[in-house]
Amino acid sequence: MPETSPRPLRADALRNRERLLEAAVQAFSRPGPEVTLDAIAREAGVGIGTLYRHFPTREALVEAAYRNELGKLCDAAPDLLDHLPPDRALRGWMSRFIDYLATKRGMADALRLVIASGANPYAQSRDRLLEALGRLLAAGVAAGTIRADVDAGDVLVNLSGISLAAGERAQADRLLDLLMDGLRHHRAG
Amino acid sequence: MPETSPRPLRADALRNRERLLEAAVQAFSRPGPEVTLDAIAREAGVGIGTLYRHFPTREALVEAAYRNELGKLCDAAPDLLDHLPPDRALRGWMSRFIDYLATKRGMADALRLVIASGANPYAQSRDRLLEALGRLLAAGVAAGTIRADVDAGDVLVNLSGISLAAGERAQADRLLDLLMDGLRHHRAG
DNA sequence: GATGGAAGCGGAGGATCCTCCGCTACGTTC
DNA sequence: GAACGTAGCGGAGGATCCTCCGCTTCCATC
Repeated sequence: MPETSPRPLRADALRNRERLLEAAVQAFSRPGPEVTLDAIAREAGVGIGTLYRHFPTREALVEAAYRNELGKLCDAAPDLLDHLPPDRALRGWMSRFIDYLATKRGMADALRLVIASGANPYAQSRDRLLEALGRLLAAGVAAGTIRADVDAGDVLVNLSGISLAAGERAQADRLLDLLMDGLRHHRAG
Repeated sequence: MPETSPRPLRADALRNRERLLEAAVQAFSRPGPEVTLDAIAREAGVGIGTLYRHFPTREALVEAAYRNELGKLCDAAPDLLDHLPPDRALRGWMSRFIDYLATKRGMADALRLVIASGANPYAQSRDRLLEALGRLLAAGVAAGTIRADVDAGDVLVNLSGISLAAGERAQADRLLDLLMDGLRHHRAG
């Protein structure tokens, strides 16, 4: 229940939150190597303490900053299913997901924690990802191409593992192919 | 060529290196949550600068500290092959590898970098891991149970990804099973 | 529109990481 | 065994992370 709101945020707090998010999105999209949280707070015109109150960890900030874009990625799943056979839709979506993580520097590390912990109250993106992936898998199962005994959460974790560990894009692709083979409905040869 | 030695280390430098390694092994095996490099240097009785000179990154220190144990793991591969069919030997070895990473707190993170970069001069453990894994895969290929078109490096990266991303041991096991299915020689059903 | 209490703010400060450079002492050469 | 060039040492210090707590500002209530 991440959405319990015992009290609506005070007006100034809400304003600061918005400013922080705006600054974070900007800072994260800049090509520069790393962003210090102090810099984001400064840019947003608030104290560092305020940043940490709203976003207790770097991951929380990253998750919130990318929630929109990540949502778009999830929305793409039904579209893919409309135009492709389920297994190819699944493969395509996973590829996009990896692409997405690769472009966002520092995102993968943050997302590891987001994805890993179901208990994380800041992980509402996780639910959306799970839903999108679950839909793709279910379509494959219905079509008889994908095994029925695989958990979407496991696949999601596997994806984040690939994005974390893979060095170059080509390697990630090979690992995705391997994963797809494992997911396929087949009998031993 | 990680083993080029333009000059044999000076006596005092060698002594310091040994002390650092000893302190690091001890510190890493203590149950405590995290170890500061400063503490290791202090315990070894050398300056922090000396630590960083010998081991420029935390990963380098971790890798060196665990090189022995990791070696034993690699040595176990031939034994497994003697007693089990190749695919089960492979599965067993991968399981042990994950176990090993799980017990060593902070090891997985360090090993990610060690495994990821083939160019890392401190990654001589990587070569041993590759050799052990390659042998297991080759045996499976020879027995006709494992596909011939999979690179050992890719599998190694996949393993480190699993250990990085998987939350609980049971999940890691499920992901290993999935990986095994991908590795098996089979025809689509 | 005054007021009290709590929500929220901000930044000083402790902890850690890592670099840099003046000093020390090793070992080589004669 | 003296002396000298340099490999190696140490730790101060700058950068970042994150916490903690005294001060400020909002807003519910009257």
